[in-house]
Amino acid sequence: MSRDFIVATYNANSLRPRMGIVLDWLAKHRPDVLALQETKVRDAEFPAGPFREAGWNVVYRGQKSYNGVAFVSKEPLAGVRDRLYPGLPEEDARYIECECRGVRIFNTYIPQGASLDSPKFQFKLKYLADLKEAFAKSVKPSVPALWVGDMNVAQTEIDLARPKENQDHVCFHADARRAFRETAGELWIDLFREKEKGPGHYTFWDYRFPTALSKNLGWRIDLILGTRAMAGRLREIWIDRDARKLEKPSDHTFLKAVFSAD
DNA sequence: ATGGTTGGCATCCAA
Repeated sequence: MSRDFIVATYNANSLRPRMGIVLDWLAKHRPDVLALQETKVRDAEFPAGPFREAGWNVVYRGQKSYNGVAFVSKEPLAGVRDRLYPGLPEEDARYIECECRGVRIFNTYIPQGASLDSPKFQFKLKYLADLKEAFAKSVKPSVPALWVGDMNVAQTEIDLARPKENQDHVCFHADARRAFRETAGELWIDLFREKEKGPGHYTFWDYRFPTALSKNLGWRIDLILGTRAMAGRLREIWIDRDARKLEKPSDHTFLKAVFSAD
């Protein structure tokens, strides 16, 4: 008896104050895998207990205060790697990959970049270039693979509410868009755009603009990308805008994709 | 509108 394969992604903007929202969402949607970013918790303090008590498996890589990525899954995950730079002693906790039901899943929290003149923006461009190298080693169009997470790049003018005002924003500047486009290349298909071609669909609304959500002044920067093999299995893909309206929400919301079994 | 809010942690940084 085959069953659908469900994958979701969520930038929690700190996991611990979002545990209620995340556990409720998992119970309702029952994904095979939920990828989390910005967990903002050291591994020793990761709230694995509440997930396991609710029947979920977790793998995670975090650090103090910033960044942090994780997978929550129905079944234990195989092939977990949590370094983009395996040879180096330290790196930001922005990368984790796994294998689930025959699909390789890469979960990334791409650097935001701070400002165009910041070294952090150069780090963002390099991070994307280095990811391309990592993908080139193991992923081909015929391989069932997904790249999910907070990409911190809005790719085109319809992927943010105010493109003209944000030409020099680190998440929309031509250099960031070029770097992302280069990494995605011909390999990675933005699966949301397989189903929805129109504007006004966002996954992030800035806390600093209290009317951002009601006016829908958002950004589509959280993505599920797939190889050709996975695009062919895509049934539906959907942004859970309502989860952004809950009490004490993240500034991002959930993106969920449903695939046929194989 | 060079503003505004949130989280972690420390009296500011990051987003």
